[in-house]
Amino acid sequence: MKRPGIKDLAKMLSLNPSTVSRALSDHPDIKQETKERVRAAAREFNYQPNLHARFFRKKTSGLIALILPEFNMFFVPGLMDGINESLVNSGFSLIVFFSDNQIEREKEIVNHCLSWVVDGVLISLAENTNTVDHLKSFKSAGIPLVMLDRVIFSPDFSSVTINDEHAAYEATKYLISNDKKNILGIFGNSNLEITKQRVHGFKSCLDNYNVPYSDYDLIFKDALSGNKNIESKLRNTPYNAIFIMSDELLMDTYPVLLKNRQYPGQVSIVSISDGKIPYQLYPKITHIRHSGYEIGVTAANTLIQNIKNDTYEEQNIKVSTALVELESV
Amino acid sequence: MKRPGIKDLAKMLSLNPSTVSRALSDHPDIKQETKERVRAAAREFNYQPNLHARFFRKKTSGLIALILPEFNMFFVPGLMDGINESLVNSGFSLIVFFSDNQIEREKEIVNHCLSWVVDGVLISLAENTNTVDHLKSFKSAGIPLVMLDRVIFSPDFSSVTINDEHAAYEATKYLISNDKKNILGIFGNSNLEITKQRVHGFKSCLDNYNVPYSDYDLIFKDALSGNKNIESKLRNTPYNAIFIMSDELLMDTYPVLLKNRQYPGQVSIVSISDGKIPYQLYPKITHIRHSGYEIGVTAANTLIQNIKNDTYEEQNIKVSTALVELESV
DNA sequence: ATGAAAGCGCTAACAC
DNA sequence: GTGTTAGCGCTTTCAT
Repeated sequence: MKRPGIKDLAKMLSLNPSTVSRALSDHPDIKQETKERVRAAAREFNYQPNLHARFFRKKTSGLIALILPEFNMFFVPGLMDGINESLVNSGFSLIVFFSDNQIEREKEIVNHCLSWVVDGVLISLAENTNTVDHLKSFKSAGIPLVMLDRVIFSPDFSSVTINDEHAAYEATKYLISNDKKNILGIFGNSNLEITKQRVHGFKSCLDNYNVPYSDYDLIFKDALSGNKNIESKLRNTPYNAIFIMSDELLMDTYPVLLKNRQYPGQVSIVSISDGKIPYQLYPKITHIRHSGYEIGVTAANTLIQNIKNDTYEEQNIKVSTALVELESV
Repeated sequence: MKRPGIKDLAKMLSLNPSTVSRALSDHPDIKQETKERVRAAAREFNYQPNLHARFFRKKTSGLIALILPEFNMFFVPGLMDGINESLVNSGFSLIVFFSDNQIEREKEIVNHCLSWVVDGVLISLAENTNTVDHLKSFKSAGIPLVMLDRVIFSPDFSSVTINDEHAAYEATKYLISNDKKNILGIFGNSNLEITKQRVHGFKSCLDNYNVPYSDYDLIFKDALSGNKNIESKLRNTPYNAIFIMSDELLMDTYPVLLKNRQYPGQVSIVSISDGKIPYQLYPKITHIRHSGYEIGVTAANTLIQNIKNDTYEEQNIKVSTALVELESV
């Protein structure tokens, strides 16, 4: 049998479609007995509302778009978990797009989201996105948007990130307080805001504690260079401690250290991490914990709030981080 | 200004809405000049079709549902990448649900998908799902479904997996061919079909080569036991080789081995892996490569085919795997 | 407490 | 080559 609509139920029960609709949405006007008859029939024929049609009337889609630049296995899972956690009880569904780190693709996706009439947008920006102009169409359509993780600060949109500079500062401080003065820093793509912030935190900590360093102590990994920089510098530069900016880089660096027999023992490591990988290596890695999960929950909650109160303030939220010190032997 | 609809464009151009609609979809009846006028106006006012309304007529939503049990960081990213790759040029959008490994949640999601009138479903089953009965509603609604990774073989639905038994067999064979006869096997939740298949491949290889083993050589990790079994058995059982069923378990086992100073040297390892982690450990891990990406692409392509030809055959597709031998020092 | 009827934005017969 | 019209499934005003 073809799937039943409200009309079908109405016919079966000799009721008007509008009555059935009201009964199903528990409208106070409808008497209990009718509600129960309707609900029974709905259950019997496994009636499922057609959400497109419903939206069509209500001018709201129940869709939240999540736009991601790529699939970072160390970060995205926690993030999506958190977003899901927040959305699942709010009745929204999640529609996911990947920009492949291309702003051009990002622009297409923006239009796609408008076509889907999404109720809100969560976005982590592409690497080569250096403006939020293409997001303004959301603003003019009255669609709330929250940036997360990879963001550009802008008065027009809210954001949820960690305090990158502070996290890097604290991580570096940990090394210094353990009397390590010969510190290498390993960073990702130097064009990203997130990298700049973390570099800044790293440097300003070294400055503050009068620990000398040269630019040669900073290693940047981008898509082109791969791990070559890391391998060669780790072999040829003297150091007794390493600051590692992310889980991904930690996983890249760790085997190099083992291979060079520099870890454990000769070298102290501190990283900024989502808090899984540091426990899966041996010895465990002391790290500044930042939770993708928490960013996800916070961003989604903020977004939902913005959707519900149609007037809202832009805000830049920093999710807290903390030093997790693990016995490094 | 409120976002323009087809009617608005029509009014501006003194055309009929249907003409505008046809012009935008490049209908052959419409003359070139009109098409260009319409397209110019559409661009000028950034007209974006309302997909809900369009669906409403066309009886097709352009949505593919992806239902995942959880977020396995070693597998899901590749999988989603592959799915996205396949969907991106086909005009479908991806709507994602998490069952949290609960069949009850899975049932709710099934209804949710019906409400969204999705055009097709990709699903990896929850741990405690032991029947596909709740998926039959897709079948009766004429919605194609493809199971992937965590599946139950059923004449009613297609599936895309690797040949788990074969992969485990080949991995084990590698150890035996390197003269390792004292092999431990590390496996996940023993109730999962995937685990059973891999156990079976493991055992039947040992049997075939007359390598003795007892059930005590098989270690199972489930949510409750955590890594305790692994740690204690690795300390207390004699062995010179380990078969590891998955990336997740590899990451769990690796630090234990390092801590016990059993690796490298004393122990050979082989794992079944998506092919990233084995390169991020030192020494690198020889493994049977199975690609989540490829499973994603294959499953999504199969699904799209099924959507397009409304008549189709159920099929159980096995994505190929291969031994990747890495210098283990 | 229920029914009648209109309309959301779009497309596809069917005119002309 | 373009216009007219009806209708997808649902909600909501207005009437009864």
